Amino acid sequence: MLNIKALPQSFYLEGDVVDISKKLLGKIIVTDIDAETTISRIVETEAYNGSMDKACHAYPNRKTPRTEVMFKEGGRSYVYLCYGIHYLFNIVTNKENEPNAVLIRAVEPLRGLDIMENRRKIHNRINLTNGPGKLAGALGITRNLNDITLYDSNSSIWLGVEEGGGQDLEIIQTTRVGVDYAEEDALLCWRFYIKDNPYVSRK
DNA sequence: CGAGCGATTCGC
DNA sequence: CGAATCGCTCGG
Repeated sequence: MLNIKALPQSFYLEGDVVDISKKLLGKIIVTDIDAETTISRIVETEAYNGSMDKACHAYPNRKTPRTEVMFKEGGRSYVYLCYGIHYLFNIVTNKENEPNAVLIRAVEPLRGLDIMENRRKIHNRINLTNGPGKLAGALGITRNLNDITLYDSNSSIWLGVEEGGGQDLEIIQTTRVGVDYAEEDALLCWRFYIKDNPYVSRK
């Protein structure tokens, strides 16, 4: 059995959102929803910074009912509905009133594969979680999971590290996906993924 | 109060 | 390449 230790809230507060996006690669997501547990490993992330990044929903420090959770202290979830169809899962970072978040774009399934397949109605392991909308579906993430504390292993969704899980990941840094509307900020290389990992989106 | 628009995915 | 599909945002 995997031995997973919750990341402390301090993990989400130290450094800027771009650094934290990189450090989130290889970390573990546990969901416990409808009495079903899934465990997966983050393989692709993107950083969003509401103070200066036109791609961020909270730009320029725009506080609305939807973005409000991004203004809270780091270590909480930000889940929103995209295109009226898919939920996207983000991790809020940094201090209160610094509206930053990391979009989780792809994970590698580790446990609960059967549950993920049932939720997604497919039996293709690669296509189960290799996109932000896909992984939300597989892990059981909906708007109900907005504003959840991710540093508490009693939460229905939380993040951890695998004990003895070696790091030394080869990381690729590139431009973000689907943010052409952000003008010059679309050029920022704020997308990170684990090199050669088969579960990364848009191979 | 309503028009317009997505940090996407899937199927044709 | 276009449809699906609806909450959110902003303008009037």
